[in-house]
Amino acid sequence: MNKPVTIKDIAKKFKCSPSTVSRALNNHPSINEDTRRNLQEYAQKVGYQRNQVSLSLLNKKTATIGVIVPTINNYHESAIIEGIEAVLQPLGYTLNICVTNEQYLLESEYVDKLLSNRVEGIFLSVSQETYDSGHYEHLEQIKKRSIPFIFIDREYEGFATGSVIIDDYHGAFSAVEHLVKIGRRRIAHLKGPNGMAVAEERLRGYVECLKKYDLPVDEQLILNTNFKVESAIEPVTKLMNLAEPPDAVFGVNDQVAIGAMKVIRDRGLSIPGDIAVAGFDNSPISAYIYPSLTSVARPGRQIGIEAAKIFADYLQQSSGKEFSSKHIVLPSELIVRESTMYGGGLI
Amino acid sequence: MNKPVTIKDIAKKFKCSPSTVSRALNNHPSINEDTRRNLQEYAQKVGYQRNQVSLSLLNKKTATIGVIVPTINNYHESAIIEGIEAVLQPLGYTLNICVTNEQYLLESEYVDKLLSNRVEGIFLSVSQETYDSGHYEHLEQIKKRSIPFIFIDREYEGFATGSVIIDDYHGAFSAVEHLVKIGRRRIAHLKGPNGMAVAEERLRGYVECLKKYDLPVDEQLILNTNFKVESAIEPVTKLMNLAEPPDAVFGVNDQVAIGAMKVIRDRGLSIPGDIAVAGFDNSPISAYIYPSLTSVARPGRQIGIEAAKIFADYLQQSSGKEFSSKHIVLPSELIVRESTMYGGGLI
DNA sequence: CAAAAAATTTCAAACGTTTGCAAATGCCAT
DNA sequence: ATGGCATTTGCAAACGTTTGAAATTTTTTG
Repeated sequence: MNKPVTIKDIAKKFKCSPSTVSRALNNHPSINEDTRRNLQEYAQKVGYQRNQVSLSLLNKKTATIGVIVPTINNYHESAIIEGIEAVLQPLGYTLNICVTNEQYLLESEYVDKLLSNRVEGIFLSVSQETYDSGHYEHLEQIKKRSIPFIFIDREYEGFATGSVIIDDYHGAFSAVEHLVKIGRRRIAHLKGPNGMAVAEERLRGYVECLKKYDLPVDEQLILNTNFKVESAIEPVTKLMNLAEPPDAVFGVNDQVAIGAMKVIRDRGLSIPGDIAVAGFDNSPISAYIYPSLTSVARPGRQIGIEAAKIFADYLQQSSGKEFSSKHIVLPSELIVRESTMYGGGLI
Repeated sequence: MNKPVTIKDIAKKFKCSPSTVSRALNNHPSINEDTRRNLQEYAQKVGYQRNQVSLSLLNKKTATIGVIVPTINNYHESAIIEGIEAVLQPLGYTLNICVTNEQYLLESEYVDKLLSNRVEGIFLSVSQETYDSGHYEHLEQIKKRSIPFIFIDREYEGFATGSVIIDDYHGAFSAVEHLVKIGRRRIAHLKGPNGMAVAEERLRGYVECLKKYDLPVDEQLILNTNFKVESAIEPVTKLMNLAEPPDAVFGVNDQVAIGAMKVIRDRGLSIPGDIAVAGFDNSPISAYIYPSLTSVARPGRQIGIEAAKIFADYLQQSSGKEFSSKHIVLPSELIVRESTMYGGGLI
């Protein structure tokens, strides 16, 4: 590894002081025009690149923010990251993305590492294991440092800090209401992991909607998944084997809805004729599969943008200030497609 | 923002020197047992966290590597990142992920920034615009610094540095060969952007396979897409309107294949009865859509792992050494599903 | 030509940590 | 008391950069 050229190297070469070189390269007005040009040309020639590490140390600013997410292997999560990047990249910030794989230990380690690296802010989407464990000392650590700390999408309820989430409750509610309105009476729900806020909210939307329409809440029709397409297979098979199978399935996300569709089709049943299916996420593919999937749109990119804006605003109201929590709930919108078309029997 | 506790702060509190504190916290043997315990306890209590920035400056090691990718909003790319993370996280490395959105300018800026941040290695997947532009001065910059530099997936051909790619040529070849073997004679190809190595290689596989079986290569049947599902709609519509439409479509990836399936279905044609469809990526969803999609499996995670291993190996053969390029080509494998089942007519 | 003014350059400190070497302290035996 | 040794602590430099203030050089002016 070639050691990078430093300002000192250049100074030695030109028999001047490092200060002069530094000022020349930064176009400081008090530097002689010739000196400036010569130094800049030479710096260019030898490929000088300012050492950001030393600058960070000096200024106590790293221009880096940490993003901790359970996975990036997923339309929604990556849309969030894109949103954050869209706002923060132009401001000169770099993203330090950490993937926890839903593990508490990794999440905790990453928090440590990011704080140690002196990131200027942390965006975090809580991992499943963390919800299960009930630990949140690592989050307290962040708060102690009082750098901007914003939950994206998956928050730890009751933890006072910034958050940008979507209205999972009403999203789920509207999806189930739609199913009711097209005449379905036995609506199953493939729910997400227990204890996870987004999953619980969607479940709540499902339950409350059934109650509103005086439909029974049947525990047999509420089954667990882990958001992945494979995890829908077994529960949906179970549903199909019931004496009285459901006439609609509401999946906690598009992935499990698509998994459900496969099982239903493999049984020779029609969608939505026999069983209507709705998902959550409105992932791009949902419009293109067959039958196209009704889904609740989650503005992932917008979540990222709003979260980044909270951070950017904090920067603006220049310094000294404590980071004050701000909560944003973005609306979700039902997109109706073939998989729940009224009365239809497409397959 | 609370300023973090430093070693100096602790030293002042205990009326000892920073050296003592440093050694105590690092369990240096020459520190008195009591001193050590007291200091450690106090550090713990006030939440001391070593400042990695200063350490990086001192050691000229940042334990960070840069990853530049065109997008993360996609199964394949995120699988690569997961693979890299899986190898490098245990080694204490942090990933600095930069998303170029296929833009040359961003790619170039990110290279600058990463070098400035003194990352210890760079993994890069070339953006589409960079291919178009033919610029690669920014890549020369990386080489000048001679830190490990590895192309992942999308390389700049002829650039001497490490690379891990997959065998796109044979993957495409086997997909097309399969289509020929189930009796198709007019096979269309939805290709990727011009000049991009992976796209060109797949096109080459397609062309060579046709030649092998003495089938004509018809320019009308080769149309452009940009990898996105929407970008398949217009070209496939054009194909369907031909006097003599194709009897099979080979998509440059699963997304465009799924887009093609939609257009074909909307025309009332059957898959694979009328038109067989094959894709590339073997994204998880391809097994669950209807009809399930034949696809060439790309071991994304493995690409990440191999790339990270090249880096890890370089670290091992301790220092001083120049980074020597190493090229790895991973095999791709055809996964046959309903969309090309022999003679079938599922829809 | 000297003195004042302006332009340009250098000094030194700072950011937080580590580490080789020197210094100090304590203890024991003489 | 003194020398010798072991244990423990402190000093100072280093990493690369910036920046206020001081120092130097050059230019202008009377």
